[in-house]
Amino acid sequence: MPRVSRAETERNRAAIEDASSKLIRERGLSVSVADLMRAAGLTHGGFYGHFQSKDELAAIACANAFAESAKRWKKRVANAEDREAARAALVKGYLSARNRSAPGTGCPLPALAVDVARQGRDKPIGPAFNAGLEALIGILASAQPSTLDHETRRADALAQIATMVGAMVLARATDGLPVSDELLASACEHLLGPEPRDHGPVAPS
Amino acid sequence: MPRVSRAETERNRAAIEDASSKLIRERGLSVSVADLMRAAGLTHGGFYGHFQSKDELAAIACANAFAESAKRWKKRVANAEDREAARAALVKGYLSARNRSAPGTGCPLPALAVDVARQGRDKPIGPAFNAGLEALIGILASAQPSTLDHETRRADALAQIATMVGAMVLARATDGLPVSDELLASACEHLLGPEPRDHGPVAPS
DNA sequence: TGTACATCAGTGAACGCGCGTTCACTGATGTAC
DNA sequence: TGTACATCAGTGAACGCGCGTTCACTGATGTAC
Repeated sequence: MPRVSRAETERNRAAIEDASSKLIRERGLSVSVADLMRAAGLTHGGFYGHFQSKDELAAIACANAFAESAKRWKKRVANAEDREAARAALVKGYLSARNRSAPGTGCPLPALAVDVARQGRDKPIGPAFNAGLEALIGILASAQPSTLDHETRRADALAQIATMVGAMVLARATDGLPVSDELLASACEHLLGPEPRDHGPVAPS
Repeated sequence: MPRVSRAETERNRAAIEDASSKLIRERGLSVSVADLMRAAGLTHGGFYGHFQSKDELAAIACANAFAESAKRWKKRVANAEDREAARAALVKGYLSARNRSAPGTGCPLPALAVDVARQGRDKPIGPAFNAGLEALIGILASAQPSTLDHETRRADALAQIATMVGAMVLARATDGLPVSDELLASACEHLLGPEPRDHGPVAPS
């Protein structure tokens, strides 16, 4: 039933990007072009009308996923009363059971870091990942105490993001076991200090 | 030139396991049977004389990698003057540039956690990964201050291991960029407190 | 506004290739005498 | 100890399948008059 209107074409491209952003985080860079196109409601042959290669799409999907996360992080910071509350909101939202079970809509760092590390240095996803990481570091740094200087805020944000990513990566690998919840809880406590533990659901990060 | 002696057969099996333990950490669970056999100096057809399936070998290779790491961790703890020195040795050895650039001989946690999370729950690598993680947690917990009770030592070890794994995963994804070194340094400082930074090489963990 | 036609987004078959796994075959090893 | 032969570890071709990518084809869309 081709051909299709310009508006429809644009919608199709967006559908491919959205499906890819989700599926690549869920299953890694090895998801097939056919699966991505199917998830967008299309057949595999039309892929190369929209993108030069699977690698190009992977980079775009990665950038989109980071943009989504950065937007969510910024909103949390903006909604918080002060920097301490902002940092707590970021950490709690991140280290939640809901986020653990939804890698497709969550942070690209635990989802894609290992895949990116294994990719050739020439692949376009590398720069997209680095840029996305720096953006998130910047947001988390902006939620560090204003009494600290710029370098210390960045250094602290780096250590905190490492803890968050490591806890999520390990919690996902052990999902369903007691240690999975322990990892999220210990990391949270370590980052925010001992607190009245509330076990209610928190929005994903 | 088959057949081969019993001793040779045993050596061949060990070679397959060793090559797999290394290559799976480097390239993930998607390395091909043919590549693993080639790395062991054999052809792909003989694989099923040693293992029931690729999944079975993956679990064995994972267990071997953890055993290797646990042995190294235990040795470091044993060689240290006290618990504080033991913990410092574990953290510094782990968060080294040398370890970053050698995933094939390093800790299976940053190398395999994401692959394990994406595997089906029925695959045999899951239990192997969980057992290995618990062993490393136990060793790191044994290097926490003796003034703390058992649960606190475990909880602290969990948060610390999350930081170490997250820093390594992100440092590997950004290898070659300044932020990669920053991640290792910040995580190290965060775990051990500010210190006279020595930039000399440290053995991998 | 209505008609004629060039454009081109999407389809699905096909390309060469590599995957995990199977299997007939080989010939040195290990065993029985 | 020496000989005859059954065993079986490793080989390499083959299985069906899915991969990324290409391309001839289709027919509604968008355009020119």
